[in-house]
Amino acid sequence: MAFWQNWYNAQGGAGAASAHFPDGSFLFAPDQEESLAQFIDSALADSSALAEEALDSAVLLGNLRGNVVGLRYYTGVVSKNEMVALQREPRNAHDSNAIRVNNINGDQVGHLRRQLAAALAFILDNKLARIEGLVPYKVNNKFTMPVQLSFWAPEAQRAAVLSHLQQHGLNLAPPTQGAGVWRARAGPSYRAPSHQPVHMTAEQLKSEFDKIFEDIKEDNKTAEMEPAPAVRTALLPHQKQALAWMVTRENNWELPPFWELRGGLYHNLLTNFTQSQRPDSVHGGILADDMGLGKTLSTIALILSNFHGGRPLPVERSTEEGAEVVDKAPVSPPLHTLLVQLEQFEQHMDPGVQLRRCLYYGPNRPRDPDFLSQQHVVLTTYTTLTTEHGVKGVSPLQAVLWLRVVLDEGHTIRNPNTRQTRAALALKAQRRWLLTGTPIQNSLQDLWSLVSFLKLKPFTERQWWHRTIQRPVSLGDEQGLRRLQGLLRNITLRRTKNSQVRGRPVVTLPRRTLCLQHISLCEEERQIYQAIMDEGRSTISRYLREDSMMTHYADVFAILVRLRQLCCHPHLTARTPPAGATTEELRAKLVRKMKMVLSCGVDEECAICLDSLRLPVITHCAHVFCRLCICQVIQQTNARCPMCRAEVRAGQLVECSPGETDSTPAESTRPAWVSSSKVDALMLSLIEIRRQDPNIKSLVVSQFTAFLSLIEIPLRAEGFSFVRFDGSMSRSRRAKTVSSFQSCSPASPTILLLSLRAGGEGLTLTAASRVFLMDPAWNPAAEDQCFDRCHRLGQTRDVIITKFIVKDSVEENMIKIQHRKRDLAIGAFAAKSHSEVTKARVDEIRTLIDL
DNA sequence: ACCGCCGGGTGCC
DNA sequence: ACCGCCGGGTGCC
Repeated sequence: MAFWQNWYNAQGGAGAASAHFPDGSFLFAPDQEESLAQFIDSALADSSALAEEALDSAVLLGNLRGNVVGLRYYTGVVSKNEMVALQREPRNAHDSNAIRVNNINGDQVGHLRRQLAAALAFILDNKLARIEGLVPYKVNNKFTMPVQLSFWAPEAQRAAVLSHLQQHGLNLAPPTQGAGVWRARAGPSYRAPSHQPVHMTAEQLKSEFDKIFEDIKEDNKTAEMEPAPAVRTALLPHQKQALAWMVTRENNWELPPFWELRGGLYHNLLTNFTQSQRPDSVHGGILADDMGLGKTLSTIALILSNFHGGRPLPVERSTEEGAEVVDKAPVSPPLHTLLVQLEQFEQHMDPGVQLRRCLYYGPNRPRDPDFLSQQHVVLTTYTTLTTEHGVKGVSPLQAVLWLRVVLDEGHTIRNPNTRQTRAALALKAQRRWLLTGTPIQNSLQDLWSLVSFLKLKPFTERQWWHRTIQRPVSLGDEQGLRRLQGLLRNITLRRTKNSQVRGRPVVTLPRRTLCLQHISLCEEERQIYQAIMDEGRSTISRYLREDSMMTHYADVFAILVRLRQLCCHPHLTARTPPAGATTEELRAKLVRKMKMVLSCGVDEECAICLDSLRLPVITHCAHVFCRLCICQVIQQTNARCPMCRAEVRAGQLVECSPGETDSTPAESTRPAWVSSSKVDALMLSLIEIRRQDPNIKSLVVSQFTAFLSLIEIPLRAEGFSFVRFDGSMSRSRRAKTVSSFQSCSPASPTILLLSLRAGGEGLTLTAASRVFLMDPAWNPAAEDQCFDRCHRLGQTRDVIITKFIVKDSVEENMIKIQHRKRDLAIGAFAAKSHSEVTKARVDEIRTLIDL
């Protein structure tokens, strides 16, 4: 119960309403939906009014009694204490105010009485409040039934809601009173919000989340299972546990969590919904082991061990008499497994296994459904899945009923509003698995899409998740927390690096040491740096005075990137295109500048999702966002740029994919090679390492891919054997690079030049035991993930990480900000206003250049 | 009786 | 709906 105790403590400390919560961070800030709500005045379309994003800051205004009428015309049934949903019907031929009432299944129960609907339609249409229904008791009559309506709204809208109701002669019953009555009936939680939403740091949230799993003793998750002979790699004990758990879950025919059989009917304990049809069992779950514990291997073992009908895939071995089939299980199952972004399949498999598998991505993917249906395993990517989703004609992926779908890096479907998530949710499969080391990133909201993917009734609909779990938990309700625990214990398996198996740590990793190596720029470098710094500081202080930092963001951004580049190497600096005279030219100049800066391979964050840029695009006003994020904004009417509030249009977006447009600075006019203080420091270390032990391998990491290109020159000159891995490389090229680096052959390269963000969680580079981080990142988590590529299962040496930081520079200030971000308590559930986020950014920029 | 009262027809939005 | 509401029939005690 430590989870909710801390929860209460945390809220006692934070106290004030979310709007006043101090925040200097756009790093661990709440996730995409909340941020969107702050940036965009109009909420996303949502049938139940009041966008989901605003829900976390909503409070219970009060309750109202009403009636549902017209029951005899509809089939939807409702039992005692059951939740119902309200749905506006503006096109109803009889009454444009019509509000329909549905049960959990989405079946219509009836309508709200006309006079009541006349008062409430306005509130719903203008998203003044969210109105939730609960039918308090079973009625014997076929015509009407009572309904308790609860009004939830942000505090700021309370007055507007109450006065509107007053105009229609309606008064809300105070929440405590109403809530008490319903609680006494042991109904769903309608408990009054006696607590403000709870504030926790993202780190606290994650650690509390992990505590949910610590108490698991009674759960049958410690049984181990031997994998099928087709699995070549030996499994560690915790991986055998994962295998056993996954097989049990796949073959499980128990009722899903929160359902029970009552007098021949199936009853949902959270919503009190009852149905005669048996709800589908959950044949799958979330494997949420920490990065590096071998989720991929466990899953491959699952596929081969629970291949068909609870039996493993046979292995054919050639003996003296000929081929011998070890097991007579059916070789061709009627259904197949779809793997999204799961790699390393081959390396864990016995070569004698007869498994038909195909890769389904790239322009020449085998679209023939007949061919696909002959495969045992189909491997695809999120990009392909998303591309094919929703295009006219049926995508072969969407057409197939899969035996099993596995989403690797499953947290990528965290945002329910992206096409990628919708594409993943639309897959039809009997067994569904989601692999992720970070099931929760920022808030509980992150979990909904993941749970929804498992097709767990009634959580496939957002409002039931919100009403029964997310909101109670965020209000500090103990019952809500128990529900969350119950659910997670049922559908997820999570072990951290600190977990124990059979009394021993799940993994014992070699030591990992981080050392900051401070670099002093040489006289010449310092002069250049200081000149640019002085110029930049005066420009930025002018913007500060004019309060126009955000409209000149591209400029500011370019200055900062330039300074960071100067810390690395003077030749890295992108040159500014010539200034134009008219506003239009100036705008074009800014866009070009942004494009050029991004093309250096710099790692910037998107102001909407607050994560690293994915598929970056530049707006007309020269701000950069993920394509998917800004496209969502553009779908709004009167869409405005979240950074500067200028108008944004889809047609004016400029593509800029860092990988593709990577430009080694001025290839044609490249000056003669000169080193830099940082490069010197790197080379000294590398040469010393080679002298001490030529077998030691190193990762050389930078965010600037152009810097990696520069580093190639001295590496070559000193006779180092190296390879390079960055985002612009094709899938097959990456695979070749990794296997050549990981290989223990004497010809194998000893250095890997690595772009900080390239590759996913699964990128394993355990051959290296030294890491040189050439430049600090905004996001310390990005650095950690990068270090984990070599400091993970399979690493045999102690790992030493060297982080180069130029003294008295923007880099040192970045480190300060990193520390501040780590320490800062930010509201995991708190909403932040546009102005707060902007202010935080401005403050950060001031810190960076000592203003 | 320009009322009251009765009892039948009727019924979401 | 074992209601409310409507509108027609009806009319001292």
